Amino acid sequence: MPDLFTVLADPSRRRILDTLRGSEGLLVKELVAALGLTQPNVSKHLRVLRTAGLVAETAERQGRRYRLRPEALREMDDWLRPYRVFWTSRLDDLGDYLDSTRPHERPQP
Amino acid sequence: MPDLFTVLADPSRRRILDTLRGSEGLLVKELVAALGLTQPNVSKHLRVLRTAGLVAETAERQGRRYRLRPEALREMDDWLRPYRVFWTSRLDDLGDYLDSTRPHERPQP
DNA sequence: TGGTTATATAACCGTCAAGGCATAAAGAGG
DNA sequence: CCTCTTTATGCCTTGACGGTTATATAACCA
Repeated sequence: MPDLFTVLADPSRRRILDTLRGSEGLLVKELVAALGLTQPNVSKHLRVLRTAGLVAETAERQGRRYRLRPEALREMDDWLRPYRVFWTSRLDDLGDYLDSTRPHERPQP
Repeated sequence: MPDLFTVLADPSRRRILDTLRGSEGLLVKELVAALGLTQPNVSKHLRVLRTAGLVAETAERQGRRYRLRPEALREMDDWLRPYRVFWTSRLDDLGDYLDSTRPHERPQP
């Protein structure tokens, strides 16, 4: 149960997620080929990602297919949301209207 | 020059940023009191945060005031953006679309 | 059965960071 | 100059993590 930010601190794991995004899932061997990492290394990272809920695994004839579970990233986005308003325009703040816990003052009209 | 995700992997550092947000800057002693951490610990974390550009320091009579530099978080938001569309509503996607089309330098008044 | 492919796991190692303690540095005031 | 306050830094220990190598497990095929 490592926390999400720790899991995403590793660049190889972020590369795995980036590679998984935009596909309907990849076999471990495909990830190994795409990233140029060793197979045990990839398997270890996938285990961490699976424990964090960031990927899901489905058995298949020729191996195990891993697919992205992007909802698990919401926790990071939630943390980031109160900060995002600092650099986005008011129009972009539309995306933040859900957030009621923003501790800094709203800009005066 | 540690990467941003590694810097933010530490919960104490995220708490420091959360505390700094919503104020115009705090003295080290105020952060120590607010967070219940030891003073050397806070100073070390502040050094890491300053190196990453996440906080800025200004000398003052009674100490040094640290203020948040939220722009440094954009790199994390940029990484997160392609994932955000997976779970956000269409309204939020509008904000993302504008993010990707409008130049970021000068928000329109 | 034996062999091949795909994936996971175990064992080991080097590195690195976090936290605690003690102390140094810097500035203000008496 | 001395002292008090505030902050930074140095040293040390400990624990966690990433990467590699070797091996185990499982499925499939000849």
